[in-house]
Amino acid sequence: MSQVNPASIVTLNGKVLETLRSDILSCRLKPNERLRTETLRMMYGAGTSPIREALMRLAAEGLVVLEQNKGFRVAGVSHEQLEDIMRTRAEIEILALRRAIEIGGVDWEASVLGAFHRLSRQPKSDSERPEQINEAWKREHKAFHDALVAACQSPSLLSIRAGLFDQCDRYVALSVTAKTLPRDDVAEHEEIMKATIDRDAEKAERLLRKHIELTTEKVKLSNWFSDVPFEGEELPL
Amino acid sequence: MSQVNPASIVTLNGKVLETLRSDILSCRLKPNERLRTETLRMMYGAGTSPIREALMRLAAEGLVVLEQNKGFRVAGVSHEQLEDIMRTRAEIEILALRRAIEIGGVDWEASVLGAFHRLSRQPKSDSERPEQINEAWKREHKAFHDALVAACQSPSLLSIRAGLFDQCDRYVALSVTAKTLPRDDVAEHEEIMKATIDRDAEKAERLLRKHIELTTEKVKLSNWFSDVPFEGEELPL
DNA sequence: ATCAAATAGATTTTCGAAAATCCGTTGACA
DNA sequence: TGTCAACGGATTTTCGAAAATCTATTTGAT
Repeated sequence: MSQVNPASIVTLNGKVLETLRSDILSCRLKPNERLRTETLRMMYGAGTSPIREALMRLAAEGLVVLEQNKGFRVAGVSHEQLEDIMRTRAEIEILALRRAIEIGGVDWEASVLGAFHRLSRQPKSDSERPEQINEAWKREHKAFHDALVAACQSPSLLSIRAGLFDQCDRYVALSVTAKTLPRDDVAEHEEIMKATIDRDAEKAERLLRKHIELTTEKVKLSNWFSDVPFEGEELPL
Repeated sequence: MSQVNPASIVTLNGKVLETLRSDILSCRLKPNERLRTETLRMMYGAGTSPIREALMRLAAEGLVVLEQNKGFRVAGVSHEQLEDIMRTRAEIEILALRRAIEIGGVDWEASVLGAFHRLSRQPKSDSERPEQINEAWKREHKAFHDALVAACQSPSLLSIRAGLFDQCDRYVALSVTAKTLPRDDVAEHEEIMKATIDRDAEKAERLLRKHIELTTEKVKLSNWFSDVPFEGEELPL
């Protein structure tokens, strides 16, 4: 759903869509922030049409909200939605994982192993800015979770999962500065990887669920709501 | 996701979106059919922008496909996609149903009962045209399945389910003329309803799964692919 | 002073024309 | 005859201005 499809960057529309999505997911555009056409036209150097078209798409994906005749804003956030989305993601990701474990072949096993390896060799936070999460780590992390379910043979399930993963990612980005519970990510991912390749569906399910629940807790403990603009106005410059 | 929200009909954009979606779901616009802007402008009496915006949204929902610089077409159909979508819908609908059974209250029970009653009193096919499915029946059928899962307390799960239900509905619409396996819809729905209100999750799951599988079979047996335009051209007038 | 209608500025929505792109066809040339 | 570049009509994509709508404020009447 959100992977940067190189074929989609040929039209202005496609470029705006990708950039806008990435800006929202990374919270460079904050939750609830108004998205005025004029402002966006400046930001992305495009006319009204490609901008509105991209916004309309993102609205369907749930990253943006349209109030008729009052324009677009970045979708808001809440504890309830966080829990809802994380739980749904867990359940759907588990569905996909179980199918993948059932029908995945050796190539899939290899790709999971490879994805884990690449992830484990990537430092989570940048050495200079230890508060910011390393972009490359994020990419490999996404790639690892993608690889886990890739063999499930169900385009619809995969695309739903991708959308939910993005939504969750936005909350993670929001809570990025929070220094809470220390966490051994590598071990967590390794356990999931092993149970998966061992075809131990029960165990893999349990571990994956725990993994997602831990993330939820971590995000909940952070104080992300502090700098989210209130329903109504965007942050002052 | 697709319910006709009265608040969304104030802008031209909203009108086009609703009409277009309904035309696609009912297969008045056939799978693979090209959607030229000029044609749509005539059909819906609107300018380029609202049309393209609506199309962009439907593209995100998977009802329409955009090929860059080549325009939009109605999403294609295939046996593989039919099976994929139906299976995913079953699994997700079951997730939602289980949660609803867990946490739904007496009001929910009542609404399920009521929805079943309204559905059971609706003739499935119109008396004049026995091949066409009664619009009111379709509405009540959708309402019944909505009611089953409504109590699940998860907006994300509900909206995903709604999207999949729509997709499935399009296949059903495609196979509408086929006179295949006779089927006792009322009994099927009644059994599901009873198991649900009895809080017998296992049984409700089994019945619902069977219900969806039967629909899949019925659609598969029909010869819908016969009048679907081939990849490339729309049907002649 | 209070309330409703009128006004004005800001913003969204819509339009139609201009620019860019695609694709089948023509025609030049080996 | 076969290949390839260039042309031209059809279509998509993009633009910016015009129309419609919203919101806050002022005006005017009670």
